Amino acid sequence: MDTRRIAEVLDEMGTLLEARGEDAFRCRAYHNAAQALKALPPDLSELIASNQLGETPGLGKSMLAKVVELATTGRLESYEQLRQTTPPGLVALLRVPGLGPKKIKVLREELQIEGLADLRQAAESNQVASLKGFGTKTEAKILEGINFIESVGDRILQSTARRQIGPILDWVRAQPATIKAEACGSLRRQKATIGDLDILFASSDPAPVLDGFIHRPEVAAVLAQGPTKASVRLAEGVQCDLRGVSLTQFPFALNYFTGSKEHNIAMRRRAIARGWKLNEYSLDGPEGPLPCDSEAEIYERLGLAYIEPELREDWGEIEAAERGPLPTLVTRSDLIGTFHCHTDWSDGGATLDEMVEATRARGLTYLGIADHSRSAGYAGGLSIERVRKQWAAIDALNTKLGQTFKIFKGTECDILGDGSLDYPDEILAGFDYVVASVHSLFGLSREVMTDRVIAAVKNPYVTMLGHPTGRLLLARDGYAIDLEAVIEACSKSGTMIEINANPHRLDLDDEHCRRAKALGMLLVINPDAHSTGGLDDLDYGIGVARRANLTAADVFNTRSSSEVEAAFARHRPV
DNA sequence: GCCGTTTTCGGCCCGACTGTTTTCAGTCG
Repeated sequence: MDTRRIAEVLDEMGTLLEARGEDAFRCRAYHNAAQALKALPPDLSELIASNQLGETPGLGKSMLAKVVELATTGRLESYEQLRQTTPPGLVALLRVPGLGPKKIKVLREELQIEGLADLRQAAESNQVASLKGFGTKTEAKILEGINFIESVGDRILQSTARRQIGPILDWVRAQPATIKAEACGSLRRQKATIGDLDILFASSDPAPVLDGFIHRPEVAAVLAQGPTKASVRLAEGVQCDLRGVSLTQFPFALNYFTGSKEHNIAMRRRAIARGWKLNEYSLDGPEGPLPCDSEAEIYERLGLAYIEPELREDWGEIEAAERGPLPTLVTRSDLIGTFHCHTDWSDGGATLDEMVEATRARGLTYLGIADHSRSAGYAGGLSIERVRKQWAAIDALNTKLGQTFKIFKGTECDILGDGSLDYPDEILAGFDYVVASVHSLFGLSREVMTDRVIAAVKNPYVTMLGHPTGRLLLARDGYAIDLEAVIEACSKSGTMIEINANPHRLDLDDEHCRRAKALGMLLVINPDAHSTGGLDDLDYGIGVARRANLTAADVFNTRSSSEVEAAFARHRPV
């Protein structure tokens, strides 16, 4: 079993133990061990053989034995037992706001509640309010929480989060009492999906801002309200927290509320190791406070180089920052051009000219067109005849544009069921580049799907693999595929993998981008734009790349137009 | 369940807020 899956098993065990109300520190030990594993290579056999695995902090004697059992046999007796003896619905109860391990234990012991349906029934018949430690408000809150989970789910897309937080953040910033304000939490870390919205502001008088906030038109319900913090549920369902601190507290609070939780814990441990104390308000030594004007200073005080928000997951960034400055992460302004854009030749909404104009307006100097191939009937895929016509149109436009801008002729070519491509070689040879994507037969077995995609990326005309898992965030899981094997195959054949920047996809994900980088591969941030506005999705792709620790050198579309041309020429068969 | 040069037992990040209590436990981030 690979490392990632082992980490998932340990995480699940920790969660199952929590739902059962076991000792909280024991539960955390499982999560900590899972976290520690994420920094290790996908195949543990070498570490096991050389007896080095046990040196990993967080893996004690007992945990080590579990990891070895999983890695070598693919099974774990204690895991299977735990699953068998824990009601499957119990874990869902942890997602109900206001319910934690202790309350769940009471519900289970007193009312035999083992899932959301049981809980709803008990709450609706007022059995919950009479339990010790519960009351009518808790009961009402539980019902509201179940409704929330069952209606909208508990995460939203990053793009949805940005749209919702925008007007609120602008409003907070515009308040006279506000000195400055930032969005924190997983949004600042640019996670693909977001659980809730966090806004932090600095002020010497936070009360009027908090009061105005809870009366905003977007607010559907006030969940909590104190002198420094207010929590609301917005009309669209997501929770939004607003916290006010003083200007001197701001850097500490910004760091704390940006998280991740794991990163914070590691930071606090580091402070403790120096005999200091770190919290959301200050860093304190034995002789008093150690003031910091910025997050960078907090890291400096703790003997660390600055760590960008996107890296704060306790995936090894603290150890890296201990050794010295971290590489400069890629930014939007590093991108010089873009690939994988659609036009109205297939299912895009804009003309070729409009896409060129929009690309130039965004400061880019080349545009790769990649309309759908002929089998993609649903998306107006181009027949060979139409391909030739589009080439002529692009040639004409390129001539008109002269040296100032370059359009690359590409295609998003379907990978057919057997792994062959949707155009014959002589047509593929006419494109500057080829993005190969799966758009059909999602239900193939993992083995067949993996072979199919690997066959396609081995095709010498294929320049990039498009959205490698086909996932649609919060809507559809990716198809079954051995992504590790696909990445390795791409590495061998010199095929790039795209980071599809559409906020519904973000595919390849950050974790596998790290893997690709470790193999020395180039990634390419592709907006998969179907309109001029779709070009702005590049920002989401940048977020994935930054979370994956990618620098400009790791991203293909930071290369100049002439470097791109040379790279295409090198890649294609002679 | 992990960890250790003040500890092999007794800690484990910690502060705000809520609701249910009548001084605090539980949850959350």
